Amino acid sequence: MLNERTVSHSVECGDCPIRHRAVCARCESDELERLEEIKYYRSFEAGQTVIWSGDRMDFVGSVVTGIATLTQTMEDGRTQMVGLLLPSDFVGRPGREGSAYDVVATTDLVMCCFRKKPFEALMERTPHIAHRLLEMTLDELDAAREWMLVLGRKTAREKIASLLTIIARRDASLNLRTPKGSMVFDLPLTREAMADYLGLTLETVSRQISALKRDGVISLQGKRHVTVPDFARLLEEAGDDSDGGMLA
Amino acid sequence: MLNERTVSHSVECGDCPIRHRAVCARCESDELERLEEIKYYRSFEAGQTVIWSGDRMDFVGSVVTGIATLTQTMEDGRTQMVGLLLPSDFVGRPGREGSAYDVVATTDLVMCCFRKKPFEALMERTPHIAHRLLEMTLDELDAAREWMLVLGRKTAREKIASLLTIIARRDASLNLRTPKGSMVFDLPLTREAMADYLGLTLETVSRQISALKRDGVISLQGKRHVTVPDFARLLEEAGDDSDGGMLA
DNA sequence: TCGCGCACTTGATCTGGGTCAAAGATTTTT
DNA sequence: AAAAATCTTTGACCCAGATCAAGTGCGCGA
Repeated sequence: MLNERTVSHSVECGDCPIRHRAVCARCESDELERLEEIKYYRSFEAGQTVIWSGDRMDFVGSVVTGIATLTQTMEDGRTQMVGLLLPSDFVGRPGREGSAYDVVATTDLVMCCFRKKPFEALMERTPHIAHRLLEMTLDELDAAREWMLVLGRKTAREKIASLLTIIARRDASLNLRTPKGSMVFDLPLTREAMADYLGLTLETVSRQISALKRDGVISLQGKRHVTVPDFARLLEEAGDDSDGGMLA
Repeated sequence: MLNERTVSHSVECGDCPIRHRAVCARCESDELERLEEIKYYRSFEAGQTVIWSGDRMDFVGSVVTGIATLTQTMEDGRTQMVGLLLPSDFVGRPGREGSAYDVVATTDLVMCCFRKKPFEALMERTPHIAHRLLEMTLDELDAAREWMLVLGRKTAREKIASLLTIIARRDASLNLRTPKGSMVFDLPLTREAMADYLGLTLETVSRQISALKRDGVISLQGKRHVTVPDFARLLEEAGDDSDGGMLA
């Protein structure tokens, strides 16, 4: 859900303020009407668990506002975040019974859900929706594998820079700003959540953010508001060769 | 491609000695005949690169014999393996232009390929194939995310045990042995390749294998042939709570 | 306004795994 | 069968990041 190539196919959804990236624009109105019929909203407070790993999950949907995370936990409490869900991201596993991960609301959260059974039935009848879902799942697979490189081979400093890069890009694409040079955004995660995403401790996250600040790669207003004076420099710190087509 | 829940839908393919997990058993014979028409074989020697990251990839297919790996590389040479392709595993990204990773033959390798354009056309006409691909991609996504936990949070010893667990399971399912208690299999990877999969150095891999041997968790005949006297013990060493439904 | 709680920072110390180096062991070449 | 190349093991040492331990600062309820 961290890849932007899918946005173009999205469509406005009734009274949602966001676009559902799950739904294909080429699908005709009668299918969209059917989607409206099986649609409902759910709200969660910050810190609330949307669904536990292994539990039956009888819906799919998109994040409307707020942030949710996908995490895996070992018995001894070690946790690894395996996905970050920002507004417009899709949640759910069509064709699967339960959830594979804990889904947790990191901030107050509103989701637009579709009941799974009818959604799957609609998918059967509407090839475009199945193709969109395949596209999206491939995007998520790419993002997950790119993150494997971050987790397995990057230093703490590179990990922080990589995360900032991703958040900055997502933020820029949501706000339709053209990120030439400097960028400004809010960190949607606590230091601890960042640590769980990056396979670090929260102390190391804090130290590396301080180091990036000291070295002029970023500056902070308060604890969460970030200014990146030179995005290319940040990419360099992330050890990232590509700019993901976001610059120029 | 490390998840076993998809095997049941597979189908024998002409003269391939393996089952293509990509192709749905419910598809009728005329579609299978069309698949035969666009099918061809490719062989690679150990060490040969099947395709470079970013290069145009005009086929999809399955591994028939041998092992291939998916790897990502940083400019400075650090590499992370993001996928391990064993016989019957699917390779390819329907709907995508190029490869996202380097695909490398780790041993001598034979692949059964389908030309991508006609395969995609067939997919358009045959919803079952699209659904099978979505299933498979979800399996790979689950495997990738499970691996994120391994890379981000497990110790070197747990990482080695996790890898052995996966190889043992795959091997058991290919050979249709029921893995009650002890298991025997060959390591299909060099120490260096294991290190690249696990985000370690080859020295650490070697040391941890020696430690598991010393502690009686495994024993080695030669450098590659592994005996696991007690699979439950290995799972415990991997920090893995679930047995993945392979035991009992 | 006070004080409590939570998120964050910073310091001191420890350690798991990396790095560097030197041998085995196995396979391949000649 | 000797030589060369490759893969693997093991040892000695080091360092990035973990752990343990105080703090700091901000928001919020009383």
